[in-house]
Amino acid sequence: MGRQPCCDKVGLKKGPWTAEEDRKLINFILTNGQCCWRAVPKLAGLLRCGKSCRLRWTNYLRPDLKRGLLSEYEEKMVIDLHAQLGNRWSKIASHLPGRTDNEIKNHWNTHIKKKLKKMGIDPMTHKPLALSNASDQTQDQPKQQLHQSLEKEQENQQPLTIDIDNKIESKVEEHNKEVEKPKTSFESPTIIEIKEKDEITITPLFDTMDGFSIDEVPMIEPNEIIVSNSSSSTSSSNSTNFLEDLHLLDFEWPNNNNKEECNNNNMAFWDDDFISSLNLLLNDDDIDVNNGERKQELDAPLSNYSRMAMDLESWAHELF
DNA sequence: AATGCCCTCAACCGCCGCAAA
DNA sequence: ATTTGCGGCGGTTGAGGGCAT
Repeated sequence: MGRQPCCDKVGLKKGPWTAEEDRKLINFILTNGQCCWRAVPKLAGLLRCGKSCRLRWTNYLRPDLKRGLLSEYEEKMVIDLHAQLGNRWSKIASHLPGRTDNEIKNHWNTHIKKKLKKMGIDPMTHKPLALSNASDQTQDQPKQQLHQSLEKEQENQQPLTIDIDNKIESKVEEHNKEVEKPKTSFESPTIIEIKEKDEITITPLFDTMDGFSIDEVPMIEPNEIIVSNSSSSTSSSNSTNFLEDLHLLDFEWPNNNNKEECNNNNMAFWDDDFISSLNLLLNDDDIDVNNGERKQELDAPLSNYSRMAMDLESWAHELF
């Protein structure tokens, strides 16, 4: 009856991941692709449960993650989406390319909540706090806008229901159908506005960039993870140099002194530094870089592999 | 310089829905 | 039909770093 247990919990390591563990996990996924987390720890030589490996990869190691603080725009997006969706962090994250639910959840709890409270807005209900408190607040523009929308919401006397989510999703689908773009599994990030009870407008967030939806990230095959061998590491900086701890020789890690400079959009999905970093990982002693296929990929010019393909369809579309 | 408090965020925990056996 | 594991999700925790005193 049932499946085999995913892992023997006895003797499994917990707590922060070491650089060595990160390297093992990255090596394994780049070699074997992303599938069957249950088998990953054993095959990768890790004393972790599959769940822990999955979380580490999806929340921290995935190369398509945008790192650093959320931009103002992303923050506003999170607030808007939270107003409609509540604490459905994964749904919210699916509209923010390169961001994880965990990251958004943390940012909400540590930054946005405080900001909203300062503005006299209840972060949970998105409605004004007690009027006495609200009257003390400065009347800045964002607050007025938020209050206006909240008043509108109150006028309608229609509390948001689960149904709203379905409407949003159907609207998003409609929107995606209308937008002419290469067929990929990615979805454009959008701004969702609920003007009237039944009127939801979807506005593309990033018209010029390819969309991305974490919810839709398929299992990744090894050949879908393209790592450039470019030596043209630029001075652009990643905001969190977790790979710095991997003790790679002869590699000057980007300076991370100015966190603001590294913030959000400065770190492209396919930042040269990051790609170079992964490449260096692959060239580590315990990796067989003589493997024919991978060598071929590694030796290709960066311009040919400027992005990581997240599914076969888009991968083929982008490259050929 | 030392101490304590606060903040951030990576990681864990527990639950749920789905699907495999 | 039932049991059980997997993957995903949201809530919570606690280590570590930053800051104030």
